[in-house]
Amino acid sequence: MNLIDYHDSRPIYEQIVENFKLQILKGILRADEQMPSVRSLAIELSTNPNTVQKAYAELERQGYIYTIKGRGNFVKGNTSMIDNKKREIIDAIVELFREAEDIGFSLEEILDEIKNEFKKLDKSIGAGVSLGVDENRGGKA
Amino acid sequence: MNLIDYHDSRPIYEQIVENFKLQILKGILRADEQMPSVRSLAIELSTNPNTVQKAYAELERQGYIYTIKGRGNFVKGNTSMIDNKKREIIDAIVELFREAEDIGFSLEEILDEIKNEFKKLDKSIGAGVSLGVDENRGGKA
DNA sequence: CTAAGTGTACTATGAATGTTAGTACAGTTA
DNA sequence: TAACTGTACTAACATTCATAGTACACTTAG
Repeated sequence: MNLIDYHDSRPIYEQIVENFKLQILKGILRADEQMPSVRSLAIELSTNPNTVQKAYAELERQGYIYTIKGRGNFVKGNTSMIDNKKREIIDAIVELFREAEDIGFSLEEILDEIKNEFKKLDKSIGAGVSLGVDENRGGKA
Repeated sequence: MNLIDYHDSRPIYEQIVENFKLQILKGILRADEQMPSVRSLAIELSTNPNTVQKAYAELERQGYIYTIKGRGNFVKGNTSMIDNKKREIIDAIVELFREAEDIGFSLEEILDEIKNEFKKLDKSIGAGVSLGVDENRGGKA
């Protein structure tokens, strides 16, 4: 499962939460699928049932899973979660753009750098990516 | 000075470090300018000299300030720091793009959203922003 | 019904971290 | 010399994370 990384300084329960969130968001875990029981997962991760319980409580609080007492924890549908996650990502990116501006990192520079990274990494991101607020502008400004 | 926020859960020393890093990167604090003494800053922030000392030690470790015993702490030049920070920001943005892809957030969608944010916020970011890996593509999309 | 599995709620303990407090010492400078 | 600087300790306290153990309620397969 590889749910946790002991070289990671973050608390175990937090890593469990994040990993399940990702799996749910990616659709690897589907709606109404049963989560591992707190006890079995604790054994698998060589950790404590209380730690897993803490993670599950947090996942439930955030709306990613639901609980049926005596039966187990189950995955919720992920549609609204995905929208929230998209918003988080957009906000984070915009915040980074602003941070860059703050230290005198011009937008042109940023975009050039990102373009370079894409060229290095790609295939997956593929072609024709444009953040053009306006391609054909002599305009607005 | 507003260096720390007691509603922030992060350690005080960490907030001090981050705030001075920003001030140095932004050029608000200039090279060879003297930092507040550990004792005076501790009083100003209603905290302990040891906490400030811990922050200053970290800032020195990261190359943002230098120390002259008996005289004080002073700001280092920020040119190489800025380059490092730029790299950090680019890496963070690219990572977010990948994270978005992971949950099926298409590049087009992301860029549209960011465009919208820019339109809302702007003035400063202004015009003609293009991340076009390829402008003139009739292709793919 | 019983047994074995689920979640949940406690208490107690230990380790690590962040913070405060106090003391002491060394270097610099007016 | 006096008043600043940084630095290095030790001690104590609170909080957080994790472990351990126990107990109880619910569900389901037998």
